[in-house]
Amino acid sequence: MARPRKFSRTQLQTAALALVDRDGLAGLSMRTLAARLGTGPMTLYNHVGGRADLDLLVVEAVVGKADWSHAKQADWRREVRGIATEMWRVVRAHPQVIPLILTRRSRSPAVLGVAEALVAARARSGRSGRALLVAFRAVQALVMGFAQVELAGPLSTQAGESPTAVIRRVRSLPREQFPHLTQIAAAAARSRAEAEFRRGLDLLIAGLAVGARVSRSRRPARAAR
Amino acid sequence: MARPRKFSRTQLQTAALALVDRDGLAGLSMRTLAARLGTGPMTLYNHVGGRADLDLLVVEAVVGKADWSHAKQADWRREVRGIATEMWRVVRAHPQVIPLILTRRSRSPAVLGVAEALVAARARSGRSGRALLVAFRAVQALVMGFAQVELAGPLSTQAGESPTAVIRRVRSLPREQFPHLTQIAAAAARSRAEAEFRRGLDLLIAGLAVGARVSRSRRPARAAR
DNA sequence: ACCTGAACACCGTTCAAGT
DNA sequence: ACCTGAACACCGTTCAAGT
Repeated sequence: MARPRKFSRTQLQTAALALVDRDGLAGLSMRTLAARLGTGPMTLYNHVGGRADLDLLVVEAVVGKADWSHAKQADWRREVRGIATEMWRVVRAHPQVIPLILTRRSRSPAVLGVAEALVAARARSGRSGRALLVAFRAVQALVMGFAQVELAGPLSTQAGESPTAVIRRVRSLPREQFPHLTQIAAAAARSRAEAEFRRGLDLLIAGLAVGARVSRSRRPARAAR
Repeated sequence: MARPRKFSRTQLQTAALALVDRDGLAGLSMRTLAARLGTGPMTLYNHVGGRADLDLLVVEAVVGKADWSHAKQADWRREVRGIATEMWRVVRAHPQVIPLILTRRSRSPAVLGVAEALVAARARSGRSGRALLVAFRAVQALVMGFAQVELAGPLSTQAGESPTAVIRRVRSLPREQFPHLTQIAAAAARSRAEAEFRRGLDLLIAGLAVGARVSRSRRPARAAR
């Protein structure tokens, strides 16, 4: 390290995230990032491995904002809820990045840190091994799944669509074919994303508390062909 | 419709899905699909709106394979479980497509159909309106979330990585910093994805059965800044 | 109405050359 | 060791022209 590198990691992250927040994922490329940093595209290869690294950089910039230090609680249910809610809050703060968070593997300390906190909280209820693993996966899945469903689910708003437009669209579906979807469309238009998430999370936490005592059939819904 | 179109929708779907299954998402482009169909890129614009439509075509080809006609059960719990498992099974059958399914909005009858079936099953437990909406969202989120966590979660395998390599990697993390993660690594290496999913789903269904009776704080984990 | 090739404005990355 | 420009092989799409 004779010379200091031209750009720091945080410099790259800030610039990249700013591009995505402003122009969307399509607005981030080797070339646009280089331009924003006032250099040529090839210079970036001294700092990142390639295009894929750019995505990871952005993901970690977002997840790194999670702060669960204040989530510590006597009741493990409250603590799991606090950490999960913080994860979800941070993810939603940069909606344009959600597709990247959903699909890019990251091994950054930030990502591992949230995971560890979540498992630790759940472990305090006395679970370990397999039960702990499943509980961890389920909470993680629910958090990311709610982000996904809001992003691309069947009841989600299209780009630039208003919530009232959603209800109109879903209600215009053939009622005999989708009787229940049209029925909950009204509820969907009224409800707010955060409230829905918190209630959904509470459902899962209630299940965690009782354990999986529901009768369980070992066979899939239909035979695997 | 003087002349029949050169390619049918299913023809396009089959060709596109075959490309993705073989070469991954990077292998699908206007140009490669055109080449596979033995024509020039511009010809495709007579059949699809543009590149984004190609992704939707592939998503719908996969989701369209879901068949929940045999999931009908007297017990609504079993029925919800059956439909959710079928969704998850279909999604996992084409792993390369998962990022698309997670991020692309689709209004196809196939996607809406599964949603309707899920809500219908849950409605049989007597819920409606908001409670029904939340239950629907939670199940949908859990299914997609499990696919996501398997694809890109902190305990998931890298491309071409063996399950035993995962345990080695996670175990090599600093134990004082990630005590619980290193602890569940062993369980993660042993367990199979389907079993994990089914157990996670059962946790949520148990929560659905009792309803959300857990005490609920209205405030987020920390004050929104 | 449907088909199609040439051309344009992008993109990531290899290669070779600079200090 | 780090920086960088030219060049290459892609990409989606506009435009204009065919039938």
